Amino acid sequence: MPPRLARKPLNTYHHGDLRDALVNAALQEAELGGPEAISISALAKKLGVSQPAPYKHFADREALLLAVTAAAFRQFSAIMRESISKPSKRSKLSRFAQATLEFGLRRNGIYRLMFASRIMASAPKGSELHVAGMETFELLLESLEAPAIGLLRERSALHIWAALHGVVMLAEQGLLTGQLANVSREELVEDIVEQIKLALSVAIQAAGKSGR
Amino acid sequence: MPPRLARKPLNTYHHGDLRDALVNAALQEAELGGPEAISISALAKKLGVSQPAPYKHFADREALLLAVTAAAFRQFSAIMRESISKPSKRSKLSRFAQATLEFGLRRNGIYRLMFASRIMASAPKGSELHVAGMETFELLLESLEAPAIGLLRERSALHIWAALHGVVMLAEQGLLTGQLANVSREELVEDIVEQIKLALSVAIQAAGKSGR
DNA sequence: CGATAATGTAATAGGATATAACTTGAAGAG
DNA sequence: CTCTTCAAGTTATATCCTATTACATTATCG
Repeated sequence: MPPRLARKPLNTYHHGDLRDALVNAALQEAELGGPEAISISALAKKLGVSQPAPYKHFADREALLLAVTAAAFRQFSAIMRESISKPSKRSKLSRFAQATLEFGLRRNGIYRLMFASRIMASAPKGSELHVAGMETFELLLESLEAPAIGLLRERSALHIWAALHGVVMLAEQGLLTGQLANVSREELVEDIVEQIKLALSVAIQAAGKSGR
Repeated sequence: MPPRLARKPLNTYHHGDLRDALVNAALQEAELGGPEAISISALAKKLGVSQPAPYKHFADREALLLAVTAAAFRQFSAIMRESISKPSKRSKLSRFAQATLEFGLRRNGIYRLMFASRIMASAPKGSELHVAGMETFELLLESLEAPAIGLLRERSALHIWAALHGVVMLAEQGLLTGQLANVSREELVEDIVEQIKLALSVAIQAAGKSGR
């Protein structure tokens, strides 16, 4: 019989699930204000524990951010996986791209946590966070749905991811000006998806010819 | 008044050029550690003035960051302008792209200050910083060297900028794995430039046909 | 030459990270 | 069932940073 940890006792000395609570609360904070909005002492206050309590679960702020970012990647991957798995008229790649755009704009603080901070860069290869990041890239590869394999496939995936990432950041920073301001972001993303599909098909054709 | 002030040369009470010195020193700090490495008190100490002295020139840390980011954009633009103006066998677009990649990787802290923080987003339209950002985009448009005009041209510029931006960020975060890890970043960028040129030429051709 | 604005300093408040030493209670061993 | 132990809390404190207030000094210009 598993111990019933779910029930929260009136006793308040031990929180019971402080680690998870911290990660979730931090995600909430980051959603609005990005990584820099995550304050250990503010989280402790919000959760009703003393200010140093979080340090029993995370060595320092950096360690908390790593855990929060990993959680963010899991959320992101889950959303992407869902968006490319449900039946649709549009291509998987298009759906992946649009879902990324939406996530990047609507939950920009979390998006920045994942892709625009140095947290990810500080994650060692093979770490929970680094693996989570690569799994997301695998999802993108999967959504490519092209007959390309190997390097060609990976290059196209890089290209689409990089371009998506750039559109999100530039849009958020108000740098989509001029005539671009009159085009919806969805349309810009769709345009990029089409261009990359085109370039990929040309490359495949060229590879086929030279292969013969 | 005690004559001990004579020990200190009279001309050191006023720094003389504290505002510029702060911006330059902050740029230096940001080069290594990005925006979050910029500390007003540390800068004051480094420059030999009292801790609150900087507040005579900048209302708060945010205001300093805005000025520093604008200075960073000016540096960036100057480098780009130089790299596309000197004679070369390679296309202007290729040179712009490679110079951006190099800047983004070698001076990543400053790059993040410009493109991956919320500082730019907080700059009002028409502000010094926002204008500096758009001028950089103009430079990119100039380097496109394609017979496209208007929206088509701007879309291509957006595409190349977004993709460049993404490659820099993904590379910095260690997300270029798999077979991509075996390809130089310069080559990846060149590849993207070629793809975009191709897509643009196809689009121009299509526009020409439908126009007839 | 003298008034005043610009630019510095010292003192201080408030908030954040982080560590150290003490306290509580949950859970297993005898 | 009690005893012991240890994970997970607490209070107290040090250090660093931002920011404000009140005061001091120098530059400038009428």
